[in-house]
Formats: sequence, C-alpha cells, structure tokens
Amino acid sequence: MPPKRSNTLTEAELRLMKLLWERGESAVSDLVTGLSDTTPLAYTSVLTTIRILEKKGYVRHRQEGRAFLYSPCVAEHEAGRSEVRQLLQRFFGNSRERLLLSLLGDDEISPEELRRLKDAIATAPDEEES
Amino acid sequence: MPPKRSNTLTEAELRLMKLLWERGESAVSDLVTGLSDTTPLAYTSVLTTIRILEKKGYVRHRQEGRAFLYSPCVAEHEAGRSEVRQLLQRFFGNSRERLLLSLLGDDEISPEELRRLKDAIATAPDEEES
DNA sequence: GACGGATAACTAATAAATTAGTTAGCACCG
DNA sequence: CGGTGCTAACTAATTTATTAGTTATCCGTC
Repeated sequence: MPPKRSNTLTEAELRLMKLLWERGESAVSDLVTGLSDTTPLAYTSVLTTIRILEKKGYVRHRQEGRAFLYSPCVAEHEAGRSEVRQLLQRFFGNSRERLLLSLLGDDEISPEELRRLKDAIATAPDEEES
Repeated sequence: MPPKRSNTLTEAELRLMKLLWERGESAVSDLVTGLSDTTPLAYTSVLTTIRILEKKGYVRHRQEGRAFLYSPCVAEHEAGRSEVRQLLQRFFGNSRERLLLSLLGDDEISPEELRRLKDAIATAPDEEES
C-alpha cells in the first residue's frame, strides 16, 4: 500500500497558500510572479499545485473574464490548527498538555521567552472565568 | 525537482519508532509481531523501513548471533520536539507564542482542559525563578 | 472572420514513501 | 556434511509530490 495523499499541506502547497493568504484572491500569473524571487516556478507548475489545493478544499476559484481567480477558503490560523491537531495525534497521544510541556521544555528556549509565554497563557484566553 | 527526503518521520516510520520506544532494543521479527494486531506487515516491509530509519539516524543496530537488534538512538520526546520545531517553522514563523495561542484557542477545547493547561504552564516549568 | 496570445487541461518525468517478493548467506540440526 | 530455516540485501511495483512541457480553448485584435 503506497502512501495516502496527505490531508495536510505539503511544502509546495504551503508556499502557495502563504502567498494566497497574503495577497487574497489572485490569478495564477500573479502567484507565479509572487514566487519569482524566492522560488521561481513555471506557470504550469503553479497551476498543477493549485488544482491539487482545490481538490483538497483549501482554495476555490471563480472565472473573471478569461482568467481564473483563486482564493483561499481555509484561513491561515485554521490551517495551522489542523497541523497542530495532526501533530497532537501523531506524537502526543492527543494530549495538548504534553505538547505544551514539550514546547516549554525545549532547551533552546530562553528564560525571557519562557516568561513571555507564561504571560501569554495567563492573560490571553479567558472564556470560562467569569 | 521532486520532493526531498523528509527529515522528520513519515507515518510508517513513526509506527515503527513508537514500537521501538515502547519495547526498546528489538529484532525485526519482534517488530513484525508487535505490529500484527494493528498493521500487519511483511517482514521485508518492516526491514525496509527500519533501514531507512537507520539512514536517517533514528535507530542503530548491533549484531547478536544471527539477528540484528535495532534500538532507537533518538528519544521519543526529542523526536516530538523536532516535529514541533518543524511545525513552528512552517506555520508559526518560529513563534512559540503563536503556536501556544493556537493551541489554546482551539474551539474543540473544553474550559476544563483549558484550566488544566493553565495550571500546567503555571507550575511545571521553573528553571529561572529562583 | 482568421490570427495571436494567454490560459486551463492533460500528459510526462523524476524522486520519495510504502509495501512486498526474491536472492543469498549463515547458523544449527540431524 | 548437506539440508532447513531465518535473516539481511537487493529489486520491484504502486502511489504521492513536485516540476514542467504540450495541447486545446477562448478571447480580443486586425
């Protein structure tokens, strides 16, 4: 049994999505020029990838004259959340707590950043404490 | 340019690593039987994957009589941390804070779990506050 | 109304990922 | 001392991922 198509975003797909999130609705040619500095790609390469993204449900298109305009139909934070869920499932037994501890226990983290994170979690998300 | 070999663990590789982390040093045949309930695989399939894992530096082997014994040389928490770093880089601009907020802002999270997480971050990781 | 240019669809080529078969070496047993 | 069986190495087949070329279609222009 060969690998199943990933439900999440591959590298090439993520590159394109980032551009789409940044620019909003775009024609393929706009995406090509947007990639030209970092990752020069042929028009057809971009087209192929974006059609896969459409099949995966990450973008949709509408016709505008002769060109197709593509726009993301999954928000960036939603895509990130999906990746987090996948990571939780794959590596942390779906325990957000274990992921959290891994995040905080990283040796490369500075004490200063650790405090910032503590502040963030202490202040930001309040939905239950009336 | 086709996809580069992933530095992280693929599904089949992760399945094997989880078994190795659980059982410690194991012969290939042990791994095969260990997988037989959930993911029945041929001996050669397991062997192929474990040799890839060795090439990636996740396991090493030593000879014991006629069999090779494989053992993980990357700890589970270290592998998880690598995945977290990759996720940070791909989706959160290397900002642990943004990942943290995504983790906490998930709609599927219950208020109860949120409090548990807050407790965890408040109490567990103290390395700087003397 | 035919031509030219751009664009979408289809096809192709390469490498990785996954699974498995075949071969060949080596130990152990009779 | 020759077979039996297990094991590692090599080969193979299939699908995804990535990149790109070719074809066909559609639009406006002359």
